[in-house]
Amino acid sequence: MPVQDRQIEERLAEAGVRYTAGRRHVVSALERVDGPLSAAELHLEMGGAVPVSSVYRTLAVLEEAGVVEPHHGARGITRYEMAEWLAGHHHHLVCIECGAVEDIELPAPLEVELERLVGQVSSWASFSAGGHSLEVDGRCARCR
Amino acid sequence: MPVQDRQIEERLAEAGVRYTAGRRHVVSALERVDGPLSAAELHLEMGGAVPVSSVYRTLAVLEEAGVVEPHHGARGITRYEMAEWLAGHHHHLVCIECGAVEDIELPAPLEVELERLVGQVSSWASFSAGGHSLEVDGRCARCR
DNA sequence: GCCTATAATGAGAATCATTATCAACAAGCC
DNA sequence: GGCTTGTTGATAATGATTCTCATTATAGGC
Ligand SMILES: [Mn+2]
Ligand SMILES: [Mn+2]
Ligand SMILES: [Zn+2]
Ligand SMILES: [Zn+2]
Repeated sequence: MPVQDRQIEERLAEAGVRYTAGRRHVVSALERVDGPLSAAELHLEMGGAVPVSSVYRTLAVLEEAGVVEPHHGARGITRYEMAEWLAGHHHHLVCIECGAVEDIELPAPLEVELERLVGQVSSWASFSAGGHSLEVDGRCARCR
Repeated sequence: MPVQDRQIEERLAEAGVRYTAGRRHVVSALERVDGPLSAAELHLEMGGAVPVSSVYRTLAVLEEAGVVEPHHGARGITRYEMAEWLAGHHHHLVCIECGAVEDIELPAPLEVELERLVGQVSSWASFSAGGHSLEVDGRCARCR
C-alpha cells in the first residue's frame, strides 16, 4: 500500500465515494502501464476481472474525483492515465498507425520555457490556462 | 480561385481523385471558419448542401490527400481543419468548458527549440516523428 | 455530341465506443 | 439481524462514424 494509494483513498473520500476492489483494480492497472489505456484495453489488462461497463463507470468516477485524466485519440477512443499530481507532468508520443501512446518527459529547461510561454500566450488571448500537453505524432518502433 | 485552391486541386490530382463540387464546398467551409469543425458542424455550416454521409467521406478523402487534418476532442468528436502546409503551423488553446479550439502561434525561437527537442526525444524512443502540437487547456474568454 | 468506363454520391443499414437502466448485491450503521 | 445507501454488471439505448449499394456525374474516346 504505497503512499499514492493513501492519497487516492483520501481524494475519493473527499469526493464521497468508496475505494472499492474494482476501483483499486483499475487504479493499479493504470499505475502498472506506461501510457494511457482505453476502457477496453483496461478490461484486457485486468484479464477480464472487471466488466467493461464497470470499467467505464469506474473511469468516470475516478475522473470526477481528479484521480485520472482522459486523453482523446484517433477513432473516437478515449484513453485514461493517472492524473498529473500522481503521475508527474509529461508529454506524449502518439503512433498514427496503431494509436499507441508513449509517455515522455522533456528536459527541465525546455519545460520551464514552455510553461513561461503558455502563460504568456494565454494571457494575451484572454485564456485562463490550466495544463498543457505536447503531442508528437509519428510511427512507433513496432509500426515502422 | 485563390492560390490555395490551385494547390489543393493539384494535390488531389496527385492523389488520383477529382476536386468535385461537394469537395469544394467542404474545403471552402473549412477555409471560411476559424477553428476545426466536425462533420455535423460542417453539414450545418453548409446549410445542408452536402449530406452528412458525404461530408464524412469527403473528409476522409481530403485527409488521405493531406489537405485537411483531424483534431480529436471530447465526447468522441473529431474535428477537421486545413492541413498545416495550407494553414501554417500553429498550436491550440482548448476550452475545457465549451470545447472551442483557438489557434495560436509560438514565437519562432521557442518553435525552433521545440522542433529540435522533438527530433531528439523521438530518436531516443525509436519513434519516427511527424508533426507535433502543443495543446493548452483552460477556459476561454467567454467561459470565464 | 454520344458512349462507355470509372469515379463519386446519397440514403440507409451496420458498427463500435460510450452511456443509461435497473435489478441484484455489498458495506456501514443501528 | 434489519435498514439504508452506494456499487455492480448484464443489457438496452445512444450517437458518431463507417459501410453498402443502387444511382448519378464525369472524363475521355469516338
Ligand atoms: Mn501519459
Ligand atoms: Mn488549428
Ligand atoms: Zn504503432
Ligand atoms: Zn469556452
